[in-house]
Amino acid sequence: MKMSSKARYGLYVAVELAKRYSESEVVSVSLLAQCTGVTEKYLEQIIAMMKKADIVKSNRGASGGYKLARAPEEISVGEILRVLEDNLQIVDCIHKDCSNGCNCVSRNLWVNLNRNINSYLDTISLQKLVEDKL
Amino acid sequence: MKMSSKARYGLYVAVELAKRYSESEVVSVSLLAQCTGVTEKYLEQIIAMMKKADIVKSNRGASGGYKLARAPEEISVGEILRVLEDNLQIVDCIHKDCSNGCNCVSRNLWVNLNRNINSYLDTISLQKLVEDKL
DNA sequence: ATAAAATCATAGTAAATTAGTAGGATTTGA
DNA sequence: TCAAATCCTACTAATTTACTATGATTTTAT
Repeated sequence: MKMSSKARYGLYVAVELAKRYSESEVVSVSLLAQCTGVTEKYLEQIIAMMKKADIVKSNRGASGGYKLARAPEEISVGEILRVLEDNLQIVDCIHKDCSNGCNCVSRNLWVNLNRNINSYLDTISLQKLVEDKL
Repeated sequence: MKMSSKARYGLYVAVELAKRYSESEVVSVSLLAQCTGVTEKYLEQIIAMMKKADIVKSNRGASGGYKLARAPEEISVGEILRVLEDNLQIVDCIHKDCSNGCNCVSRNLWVNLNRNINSYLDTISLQKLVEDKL
């Protein structure tokens, strides 16, 4: 039940981008690596996933970098973590058939727990997080 | 963010014991293994943890076995999962010092998420689960 | 007494996942 | 045209999880 470091690092990146959010400016991976203490190469991979999911945008080439795809109020923590953490699914059987004949009362528990987690994380925007208004 | 199979199996065991709960009767590991589809040897290890945590009791020797240490109404799913899943802690920094200087707004998020998960799971008793009254 | 059925204890291993490295291609601004 | 940046993808190391294996101990029934 641990959050992967990939997901944590991705959130750290998003927080840094939220702090520096402006329509025009972008932030380089090397700066993000400095802030978060994670290697550039690893961050590149993580940020690539976030880009594909339309959470960040990039400018390529010299003086390029990343910025949030939308304002920090418009991006929830849930959205970010679902991208980096296999949809935040606590157990596999939630969206698959489960062959466990005699124990499927448990399945409903996992479904509810998952709903619970997601709906909490969806209420927290990057803006709220940065302002420490949880 | 996956629940370990250890924790799932432990919950399955608890469910089976709850279905068969009575003051006097005990259930053997071999029967539990049959019901859950998990090997006896692996279940023994899991059940040992639950015993240590006072969730189940045992009778040793021939015609021995396990039963719940308390009535199914008195045992919550949260209690069981915390025993088998490292206290259900989503990230390590929740109860440790975290050296991540510039990102600790995230820590509050993890703390709240953890509280959220635990308090949900604590409202579900084995009795409720077995009766499928979630 | 003894055999059988059960729990108890612990060491070891295999499989899977996670985390991170590495190398280079491509793009773009000055 | 050079340097700074993103982009792409293959590989490897480390860790964790899941499970196997062996055997000791306890208790009941015959």
